[in-house]
Amino acid sequence: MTGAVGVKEMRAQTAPGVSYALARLHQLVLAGISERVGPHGLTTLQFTTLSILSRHGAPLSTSQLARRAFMTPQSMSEVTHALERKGLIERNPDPNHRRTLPATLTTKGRGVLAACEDAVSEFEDSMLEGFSETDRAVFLDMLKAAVRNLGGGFPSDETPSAVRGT
Amino acid sequence: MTGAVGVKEMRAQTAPGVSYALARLHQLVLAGISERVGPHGLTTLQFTTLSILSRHGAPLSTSQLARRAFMTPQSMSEVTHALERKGLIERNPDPNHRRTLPATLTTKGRGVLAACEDAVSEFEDSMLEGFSETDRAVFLDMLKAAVRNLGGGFPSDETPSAVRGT
DNA sequence: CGCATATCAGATGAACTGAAATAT
DNA sequence: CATATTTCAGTTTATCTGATATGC
Repeated sequence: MTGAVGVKEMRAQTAPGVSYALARLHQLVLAGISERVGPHGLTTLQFTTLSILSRHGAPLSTSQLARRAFMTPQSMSEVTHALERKGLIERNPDPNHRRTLPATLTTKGRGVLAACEDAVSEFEDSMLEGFSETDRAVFLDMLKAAVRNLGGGFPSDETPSAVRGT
Repeated sequence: MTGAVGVKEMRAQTAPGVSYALARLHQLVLAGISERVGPHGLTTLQFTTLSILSRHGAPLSTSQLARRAFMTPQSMSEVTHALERKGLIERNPDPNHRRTLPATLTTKGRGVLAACEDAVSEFEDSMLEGFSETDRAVFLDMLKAAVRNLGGGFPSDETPSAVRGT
């Protein structure tokens, strides 16, 4: 795998590499989403957090949300407190675990999230203009494949126990 | 453009969206590159800056580098000063413009950059394991297409004058 | 007891905005 | 004079690490 470099090196010097293009796209996507959800009073991270919560379908504690957003509980704590202040989520004591405070979407939160998802969906459509349905699927599959190749994963189901990355 | 939403909404709730996968991949790529270039004494941004300089082939001022890295001259200034301190670039007065200080790669800088590029190239190979040459090309093309759809671009040639984004 | 959660507190870094001097 | 570059200075924001209390 490490041998036979040559043509690739030449190309790497000529064109922007995958990582560079990826970074540039990510930058534009962040800005775009921020622009779309900002008017609804959300930051990109707050929007992502609401999405995670909604997608999971059941209440999630701050620590659980932090794992799914790949950050520390302390950082996520600021997000959940902000969302709580805005009345978009509620954190009620869990009858089983008296220590945890699982967050649930409020009706208002569901509304704001829906509006944001529409706006972001529009944004993604504009980003993927000219992509066929197949292209979109291929693109997403490639992104996911690259993530898996790097040992990452999407804790959509609850990551087993391999996220404590180096 | 705003009508006929339905199937897409359902899918958006089921699977991670393109933006989410992209963000996750970007996070892993940043960490990966950082891991590879760190041992050579560089941050990801410093590595990127050296790459830009090398790819351009000719000296670039801090302001020019800033535009190509999509940041303010003030921020890039820290990077160029750091690189200068490490002896990886030199900034000599331009005989034509007495105000600018174009940066050039030193021999040492070229060496460090080459080593980092090898390491990063390996990293990208591992990221794209299982991708055929065609797949790689398609993936890169899609990333670039998405960037263009969002009005972005790669100032490889010198952005005309449309970067002062909102 | 060992582990997870929540939260308080402080540290840090990486970007930004503003303003001034210099040069074309 | 208008524009561009460099640099100084201050600030903001978003993370992190550390430490403590509580609960399973």
